[in-house]
Amino acid sequence: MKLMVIDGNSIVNRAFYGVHMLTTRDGRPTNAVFGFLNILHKLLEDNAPDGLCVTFDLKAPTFRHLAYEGYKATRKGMPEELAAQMPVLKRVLDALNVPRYELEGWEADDLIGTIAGRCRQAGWSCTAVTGDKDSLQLVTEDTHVLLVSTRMGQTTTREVTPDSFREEYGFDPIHMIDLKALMGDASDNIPGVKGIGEKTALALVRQYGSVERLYGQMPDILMEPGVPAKPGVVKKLEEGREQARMSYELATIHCDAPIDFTPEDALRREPDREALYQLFLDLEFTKLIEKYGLRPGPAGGPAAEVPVSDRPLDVTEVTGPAQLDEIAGKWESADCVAVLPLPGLDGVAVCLREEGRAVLYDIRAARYEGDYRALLERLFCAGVRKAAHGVKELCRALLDEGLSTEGFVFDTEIAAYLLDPTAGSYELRRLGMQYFKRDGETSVAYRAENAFTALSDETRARTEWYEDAVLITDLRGELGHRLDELGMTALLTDLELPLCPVLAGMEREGFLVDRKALTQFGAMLTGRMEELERAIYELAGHEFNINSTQQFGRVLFEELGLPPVKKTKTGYSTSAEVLEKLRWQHPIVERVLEYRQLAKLNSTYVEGLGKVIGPDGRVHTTFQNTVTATGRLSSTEPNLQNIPVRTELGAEMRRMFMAAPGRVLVDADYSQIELRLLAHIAGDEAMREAFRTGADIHTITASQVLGVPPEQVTRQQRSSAKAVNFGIVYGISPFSLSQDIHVTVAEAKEYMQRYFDTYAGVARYQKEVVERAKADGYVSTLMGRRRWLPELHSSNFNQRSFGERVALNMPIQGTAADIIKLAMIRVDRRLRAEGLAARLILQVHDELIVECPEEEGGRVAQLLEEEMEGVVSLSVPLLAEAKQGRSWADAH
DNA sequence: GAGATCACG
DNA sequence: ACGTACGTGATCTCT
Repeated sequence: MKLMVIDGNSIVNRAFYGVHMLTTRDGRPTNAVFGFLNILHKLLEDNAPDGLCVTFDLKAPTFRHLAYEGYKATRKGMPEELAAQMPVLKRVLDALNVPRYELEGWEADDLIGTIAGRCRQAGWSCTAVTGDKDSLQLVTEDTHVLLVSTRMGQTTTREVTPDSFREEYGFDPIHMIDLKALMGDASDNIPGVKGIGEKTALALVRQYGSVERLYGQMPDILMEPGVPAKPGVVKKLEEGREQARMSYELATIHCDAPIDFTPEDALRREPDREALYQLFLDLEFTKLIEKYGLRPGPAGGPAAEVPVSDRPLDVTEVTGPAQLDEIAGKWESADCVAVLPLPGLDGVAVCLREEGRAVLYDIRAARYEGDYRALLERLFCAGVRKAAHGVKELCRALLDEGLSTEGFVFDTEIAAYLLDPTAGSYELRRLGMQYFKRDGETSVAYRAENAFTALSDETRARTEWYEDAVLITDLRGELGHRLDELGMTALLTDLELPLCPVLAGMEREGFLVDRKALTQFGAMLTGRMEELERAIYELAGHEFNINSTQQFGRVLFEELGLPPVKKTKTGYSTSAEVLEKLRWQHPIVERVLEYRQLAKLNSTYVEGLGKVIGPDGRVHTTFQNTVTATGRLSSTEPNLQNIPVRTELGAEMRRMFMAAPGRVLVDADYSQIELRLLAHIAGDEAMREAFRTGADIHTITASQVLGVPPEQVTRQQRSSAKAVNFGIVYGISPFSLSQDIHVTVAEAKEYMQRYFDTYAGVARYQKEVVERAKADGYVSTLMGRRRWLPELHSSNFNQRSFGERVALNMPIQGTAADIIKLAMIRVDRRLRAEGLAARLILQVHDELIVECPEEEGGRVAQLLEEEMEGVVSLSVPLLAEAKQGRSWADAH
């Protein structure tokens, strides 16, 4: 039989520092509990012990320490965020039915040692799990130690046995105590012998085994081989005799703690699923609830305490036009109705609140005897104020059916996104959990009513459909209220919602792709790739998979012997940046660089794009409006926001994106929008003035920073200034700048200093924005879009620095996103108002593309520039430039 | 599924 | 002493 005993404090500490900050909606930290459970899960999976228990330290100094006068309480207290999670973790362990042991005055190590001893007596083997090396002295044939370390959120374990210990240290595990007695342990307040470090201590223990023997043979030890012949060692040892004795005592784990324990007590038991479910619900561990199958249900025990919407539901099946006027009247007079369509608009659940009660209308094409389309028209019109979950998707369906997209006043998905744009997922059921602790299971009341009849799949699906519609109704209230409190309602109603039909229209329009030219381009690429492939194999001396960075790394750095420039987690880096530095060392390098470029173009763009061209010859991207942390859109399947342009060959791709016959593309982009916004937001008069002159901003920057006349600025100087201008927006460090413009860190630092001297307003703003973010807990854009920044209070330097850079960047990037979104709404509105056939078809962050009949081209270009430039009035001019052409390459 | 790489703003 | 620019998505390899 095997017992696993976990050092609770040690593991929870690793979990806390290894898992990024995680909190519940109301701000309670949960990352340590979450991380602990993940580690626990992995341990149980990998080791399958028969018994399991956890030990904890209590905070008070232990008697081991108190027994000695020299002890000072220098041990750092745990951070508040972790301390707050300890009682929660203990409750979770209790719910898991895992026994835990803690005893005033005894360290977790002592308890582990005691437990291990009892196991030995009972004939059990024991594995102690910890992150501290202190416990290694416990290692014997029946007691192993599993050392846990967490790197980048990944947990790795290493089992220490007597053999592996001896191999590593060169002495028996029990002499770990002697080692510590000599070298000490700062983290554990063990002084050790002054002047004896790790090296000397190791050599001494290897030679003499124990401190006792060592002192027994003093002062002759220098005669022995293998001991560092430092003359001071003997002297230090003699002076430190008392320290060594005391440290030995401190380092010794006491295996006689008075606890009531036998291994049978720790035999694994079933968790209390109900208690665990309640805890996980409160901690918002949705994933874990799913993973452990804790949803209350027929098998999951009573769910009476799970709050659900009021029941029973008042459902009206709309089966014919008889009461249509009356029903539509109710929709029109309602403040807002929630709509939840079935795929293809084959049905819609409509929900509204009447005197606090949820009233539902079940509309389905298959059951409706009458003009179904006329019914939909009564619902989808400007006169009915509607809430939905995912208005943009719904607009797509409505446009496909030729129905109106007017009348949407709320979107629960977008609202949740605006409240926390980094949440990652806004699935309806998840929001129910998060905001109401409502888990989306068919209601208790409904199940109670049907207690003696099994629910058919159809009934269950229908009930859930209704419940989701109710949930949208309720979320609209709750989320709407929260948006109001944060002053973000206008962002939803005047920006995101009106944008939905625009985006849906753009997706529907699509972008024409010249399939024939694409195929030819692909053939050219593959032809050239084959040539390169042959040359590469020739140069390597054998064939290998060029796409495998691992295989190529071996060829380059092991077989051909080139010097590795950079490492990755898994081996050598072979990124373009690295290859660029090695370009002149071997002819294979530039061939692989070229091969990579072609392979990327071919697989991602030629083949990838080819797969998604529709029967109409056009690609229809999906714009996601609830994905980015800054408020930008994203584009998928295909991603039309990363079509090549920077290299000549790549830019060829843009020739494939065409206007239809008789039409042209008009492409307009903002000039330097982010830098202009920086000048405006930071209130930097020098930078504002630079933009007002209308000259090239990077040249002016170089001129001002370096103190040379603009006409004498070299290309090199302009290029550096450009890199700094970009870098500033991202919160760059001198190191990264030095990498980017290939100068020393000191020079980069000097450059940045001069930059901040020149643009003192920018420097002041950057300082202020971080300070404010720390105080407020968030940053925001000109239009009130927010991003929460818990990272700023992280105790981890890297996370905190990241938070600071985000604080610098998000207001700029996010405001640019707000502005172009507003421009899209206005452009779309005006194109329609002026009766033009022109339509927006693409947005690429600072660029809009319209397709229109040739004869509209001039007017559209003018209109685009006007609307884009006039969207907001800033202290610097906003400049947009439009150009037209047959293909995207020509129009850009 | 994670990591490396590379395409864009 | 640390680790090193913001925001995305697609493809490929490898475990």
